[in-house]
Amino acid sequence: MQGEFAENVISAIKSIPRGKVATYGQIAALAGNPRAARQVVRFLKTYSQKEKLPWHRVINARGQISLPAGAGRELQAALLRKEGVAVSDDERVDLNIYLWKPGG
DNA sequence: AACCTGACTTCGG
DNA sequence: TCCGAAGCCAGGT
Repeated sequence: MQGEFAENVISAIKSIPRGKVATYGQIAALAGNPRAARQVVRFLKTYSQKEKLPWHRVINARGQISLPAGAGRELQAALLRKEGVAVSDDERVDLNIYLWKPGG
């Protein structure tokens, strides 16, 4: 790991409660850098295995799974459904219902 | 150093 | 709501 931002990102992702989802930008903001959404992706790819992160709870700002089909898209949808999150056929989640609101 | 790339986001049309 | 363009940051060539 390297830097405070990295630690905050990992910490924030681990904090996402079961049955809820967070967006890349939201995690970045929580970690202290609202513009670093793309970096969150990097950390996910690097530490999801190593740190046992709930990577499947992170989706994009449109409420849709960003993982390309054939590269884990279906797996992510399955993992979310297993937690009780409603995922539509086109891999979309209703953020008004499932978006994680820290503190709230 | 320039250039490309990516599990992103926001803004206009 | 759905694109396309532009902005964004870090790592790899």
